[in-house]
Amino acid sequence: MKPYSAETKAAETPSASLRETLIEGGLRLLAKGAPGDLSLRQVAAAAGVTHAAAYRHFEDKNELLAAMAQEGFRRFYDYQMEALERSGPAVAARFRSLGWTYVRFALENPGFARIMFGGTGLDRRRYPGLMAVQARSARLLQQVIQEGQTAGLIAPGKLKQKTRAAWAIVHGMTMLLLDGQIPPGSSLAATERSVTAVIEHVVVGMAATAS
Amino acid sequence: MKPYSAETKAAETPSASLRETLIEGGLRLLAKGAPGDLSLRQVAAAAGVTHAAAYRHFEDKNELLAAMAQEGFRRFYDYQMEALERSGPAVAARFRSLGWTYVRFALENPGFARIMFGGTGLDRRRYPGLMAVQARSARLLQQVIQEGQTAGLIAPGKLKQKTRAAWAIVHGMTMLLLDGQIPPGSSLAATERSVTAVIEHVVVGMAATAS
DNA sequence: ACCTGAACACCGTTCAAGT
DNA sequence: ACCTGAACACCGTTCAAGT
Repeated sequence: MKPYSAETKAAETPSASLRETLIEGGLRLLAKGAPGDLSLRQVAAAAGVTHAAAYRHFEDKNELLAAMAQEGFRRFYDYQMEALERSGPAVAARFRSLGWTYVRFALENPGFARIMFGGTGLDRRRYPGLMAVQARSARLLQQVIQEGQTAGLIAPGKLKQKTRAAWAIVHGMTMLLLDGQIPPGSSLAATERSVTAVIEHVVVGMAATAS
Repeated sequence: MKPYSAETKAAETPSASLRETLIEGGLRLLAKGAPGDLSLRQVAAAAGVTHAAAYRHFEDKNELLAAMAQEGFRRFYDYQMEALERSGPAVAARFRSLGWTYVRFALENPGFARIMFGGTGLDRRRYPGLMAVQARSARLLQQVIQEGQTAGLIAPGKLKQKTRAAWAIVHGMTMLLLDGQIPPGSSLAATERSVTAVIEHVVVGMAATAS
């Protein structure tokens, strides 16, 4: 049997190791479909190899998903940096921009967002590399809040708790939108207005909360 | 073959229809394991019937999950009502209590929470019964916020947006805790303090936000 | 009307065997 | 060292057949 002979051409980067090919192929499949429908066998077939070959590079399917999520956070970090550059030095604008970037990234890459931001039952504690890139993104948010404190726009103290509150509301909005529990706006701009209006409650809350 | 003869005794409610037996059996299995590991075949076996029998009562597995989630919201509503009764008439206390109930229910029933609150990829729009019981729970939150507006503790107007902000932050905290992205407190009481402190940011934000 | 038995097209994971 | 072929133990879904 030559089950994959027709797909062999799909592996267009023979120089890259199979590991990278599987990750990138997985991301391409994830872009067009829910992560629940993504199978290791499909990913292997798209890479032009037998499914058993994947086990030379990943301990199991979850490790492949974790590697994909890790690559996702690398791209997300670029989103965040770009957003911060575009929004200028004003702290409130930087904060809103960071929050909206979280939501926008998820809406533009739903499958991606599911494996990165949660809900797939992936135990992140088992993947230090994934936790590291996620922590790097989280640190950006914490820094902006700290800037707000330095500028006197946000009450001092309890930085971790404030970061958590900001994260929670943005994460919550994101998941509810991804799930269709909150309907998206009639346009991306409308969704942005709606989301930033919700985020604003936490901005005001952080400004007023006594330390 | 008599593959289920040993388990037949597990269906201890022969008077109830198989539909109810499957739902309750599914909930019992869900209590001890992630929803991703829950199979229709297991549920059928626990009920003492062949897996094909389930298709007489549900169009597919998702419809069974939706029915389970619907039953979950019925129980959650009781949690909410009890919480409101315990917290007395003060609006701020009622609000905090409602938020903490959402989180506590999820921590006590993680599998339950996943199929109810989202992340399993279940398309709720296909299940009006599920949407109805969920809307009933959401209305409780909206009513408390409205009480706050009447009492002058929350800025008037934009009730829907304020409800959404409160929902988002509580939902976000819940999902992050369920996912292990935010570590739980050293005790349930510690988690409650941490969660209510985060929720407080939105309380303050809603009080100050101009309508 | 309701359930069984058997089949179909998939899964993730393992492992001896090839090169 | 890396991949294949084949097997194992599962899935969800369908359908003719039984009662």
